[in-house]
Amino acid sequence: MSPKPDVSEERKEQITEAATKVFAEQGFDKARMDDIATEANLSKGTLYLYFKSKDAIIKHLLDKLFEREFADLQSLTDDPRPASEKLITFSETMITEMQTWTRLIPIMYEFLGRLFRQSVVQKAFKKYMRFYLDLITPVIQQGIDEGEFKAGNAEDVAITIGAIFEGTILLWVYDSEMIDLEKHLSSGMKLLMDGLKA
Amino acid sequence: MSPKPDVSEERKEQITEAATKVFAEQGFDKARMDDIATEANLSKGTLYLYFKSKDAIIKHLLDKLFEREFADLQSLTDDPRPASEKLITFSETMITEMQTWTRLIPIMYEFLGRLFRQSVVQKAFKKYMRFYLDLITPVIQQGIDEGEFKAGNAEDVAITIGAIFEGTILLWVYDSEMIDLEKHLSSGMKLLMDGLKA
DNA sequence: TCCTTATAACTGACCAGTCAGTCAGTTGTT
DNA sequence: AACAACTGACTGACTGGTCAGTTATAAGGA
Repeated sequence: MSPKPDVSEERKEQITEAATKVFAEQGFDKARMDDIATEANLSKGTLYLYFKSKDAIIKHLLDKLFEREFADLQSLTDDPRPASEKLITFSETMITEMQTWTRLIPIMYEFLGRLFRQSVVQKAFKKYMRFYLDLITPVIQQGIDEGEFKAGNAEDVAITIGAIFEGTILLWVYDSEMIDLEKHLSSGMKLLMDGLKA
Repeated sequence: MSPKPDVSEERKEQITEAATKVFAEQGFDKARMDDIATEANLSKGTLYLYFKSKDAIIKHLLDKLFEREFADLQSLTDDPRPASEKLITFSETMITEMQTWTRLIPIMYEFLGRLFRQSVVQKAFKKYMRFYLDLITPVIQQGIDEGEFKAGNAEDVAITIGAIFEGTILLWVYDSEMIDLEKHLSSGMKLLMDGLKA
């Protein structure tokens, strides 16, 4: 038995939370390890007990964000309803999910902008895209097969849907006065589905 | 009269070009002023004769990019054709224009990701969005008024078009194997216009 | 209950590398 | 001679990461 309880999970959580706050306020560049340490009520040295480097903290944050987005969508696969209804559910789920971590989205974009050169990040993104397309493409295909949607390439449609989501978020990140995230995601999705109908 | 011809425009151009190349290869952070100087066949000191700082070079680059995208689209305003044709022209112009500076798009995104916190950049982006919406919204409205498009909020539609463009580009930046920029921009635009038709 | 001890947890001064920006000096042209 | 153009060694500020030393706590013994 060790003379002290293992606090490493607790500390990692504590550091991650502090890092999120500091990164959100200062951006990745300006944020110093000392800032994160102060925010976490720890010393800089302690940070290095739990994370190998600054980049490791950033990567950990990314993983958590992706993981979170994956989780709520899996259910769609076995849903027996018509394609159009499933797409609406998908869209609503995404919008709701998004609202819960609004504050983190800008960080995510900064992160992607900063690290897209790194293959780790590119791989994570590709994996995310693959997951998304494998989820949505079959739904579109189902719609086409059942005569609900007009004929066409299902994956191209899925990509356009993805683009509408990513694009609306991007516009919103830069101009949140002009863009109402929920409203414009809905109206974009609706417009697209009108175009899909047979 | 000065004893030598003024070379400052030439130098600025030379430095901008070198900086573009270095930034594209290394990213903004890793790129050192010495790298840019070497690439431009100048010394670091000379860089500072023509640009106040590294940030000034980056800002100059951004200005050039925005300027370039603005230029080719102005003509649309006085175009007498039906809305749907104008939208197609718009889309084709954007795609063509994009192809000429493909190499710079990732820089642009890195730039936006990095600096969205800075009000100068946010203002530039808002100005760009305003320009874009003021160009496209009236075209949509025209289509609605002339009965070509179904009724709805013209600006919302314009925003969705913008989102499709920005989103497709974003996906392409991260996964250029999966996304064919020209093909997916076209198919997205087509899908949306089908949804628009009255 | 108190003391000893092992060791996990933690600290923060320090190191080493980096790099934007400066400036005293050089070059070349008129 | 005059002056614009240019150079590159140097400086100063910064910060990610290290590590020798300190503190706190549980376990075991008296």
